Amino acid sequence: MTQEIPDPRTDAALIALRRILRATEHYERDLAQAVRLTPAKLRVLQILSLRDGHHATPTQLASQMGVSQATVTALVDQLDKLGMTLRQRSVTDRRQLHVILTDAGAEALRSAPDALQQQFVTGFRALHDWEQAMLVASLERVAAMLNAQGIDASPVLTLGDIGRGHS
Amino acid sequence: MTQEIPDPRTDAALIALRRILRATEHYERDLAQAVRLTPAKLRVLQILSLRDGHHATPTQLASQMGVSQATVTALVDQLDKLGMTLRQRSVTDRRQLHVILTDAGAEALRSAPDALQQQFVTGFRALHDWEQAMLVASLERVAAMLNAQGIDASPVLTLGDIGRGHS
DNA sequence: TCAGTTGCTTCGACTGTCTAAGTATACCAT
DNA sequence: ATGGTATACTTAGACAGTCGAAGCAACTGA
Repeated sequence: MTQEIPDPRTDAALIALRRILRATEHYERDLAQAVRLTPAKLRVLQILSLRDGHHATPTQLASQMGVSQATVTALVDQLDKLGMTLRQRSVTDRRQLHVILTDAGAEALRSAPDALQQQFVTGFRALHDWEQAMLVASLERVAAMLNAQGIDASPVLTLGDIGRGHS
Repeated sequence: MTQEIPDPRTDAALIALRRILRATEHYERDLAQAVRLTPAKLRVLQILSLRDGHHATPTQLASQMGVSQATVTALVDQLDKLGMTLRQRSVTDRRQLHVILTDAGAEALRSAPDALQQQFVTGFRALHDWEQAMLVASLERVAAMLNAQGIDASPVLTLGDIGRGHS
C-alpha cells in the first residue's frame, strides 16, 4: 500500500519523469507532422532503416513495435501506397514477406528534423565527462526500476546504427 | 543517414531513455486493462482524483492532457455513462462545467494495480540519500534538455493509494 | 500425403483524436 | 441597456491506429 507521496524528493523524481514522457510524446507528433507521416508509420520506417538490408518481415515489425500483425498490415499498406516501402516475397519461405524501405522512404526519414533527439544529444555532449557518466547511470537505474517486470525493451528510437538486429 | 552517433555513451543514454519510455507505455496499457478502462479515460480519472474536490473543467482537463476540448467531451461522455464522473454546471459561471469524480470512479481508480509506479517509488526510496539526489538531478537535467521549449508538464502520473498485487 | 503450424491479409468494430461549426453564457464599451 | 466579442462546451463528421477472428497460403514432419 502507499499512503501518500509526501516525500518531496520522490515527487520531484516523478515530476521529472513525467516531463520527460510528455516531451517525447509531443516530439513524436511534431516529428511525424513535419515529415507528413503519422507516428506509427514513421516508426515502421525507423525500424526498417536500422536493419540490415533495410527490410523486415511483418511479424518482426509487429513484435518490435508491440502491436498485432493486423496493425502492421494496415500500416504497410499505406506506406506502400506512398511508395516508401515495398513488399517482396521471401524466396526461401514463400509465406514470408520482406517489407523493404525504398529510397523514397529513406529520404523521408532523412529529412526528418529529429529536433528532440538532436537537442538531447547536443545537450548531452556538452556535459562534462563525469556528468555524462552520472546521467547514464541514473537513466539506466531508472529504466531498471521501471523495467523489473521484464518488459522487453528494444533499443529502437533513432539512435544511429547500434540497433543490433536480433531475431 | 544522420551524421554520426557513434559515441557509445550517448548511445547508452538514448537506449536507457527508450527503455523508460517503453516501460511506461506498456504500463499504461496494462493498468488500463486491469481496471477495464482505456488509458485515456483512466488519465481523466487520475487527474480528477488529484484535484481539490475531485473535479475539473473540461478546459483544464484538455490542457493538462494535451488534447482538444472535443476529445475531452468524448471521454467524459463515456465516463458519465459508466457512472464514474458526472457533470455539473458551475454556479459562478454558467458556461463552465465541473467534471466530478464519483465514488464509483474513485473506486475504479483505487482498484488499479499501479504496479509500475509502486515499483519506481519503492525502488527510489530504497536508494541512499545521495543516490536519490543524484537521480533527481539527472532526471531533471534530462527533462530540461528535452524540454527546452517549455512544455507545461504537470505532476500527474501518481495516483494515490493501494496497489493491490500486480496484474 | 496430410494434418498441424506458421505467416500474412481481410473484415468489421471500436477508441482516440481532430477541425469546424454551433449554442450558451459572460464581459465590456458605448 | 445593447451590441460586440470572447469564452466554455457540444455536435458532427472525419480519419488513424488498433484489435480479434476468420481466412488463405505455404511450410514441416511423420
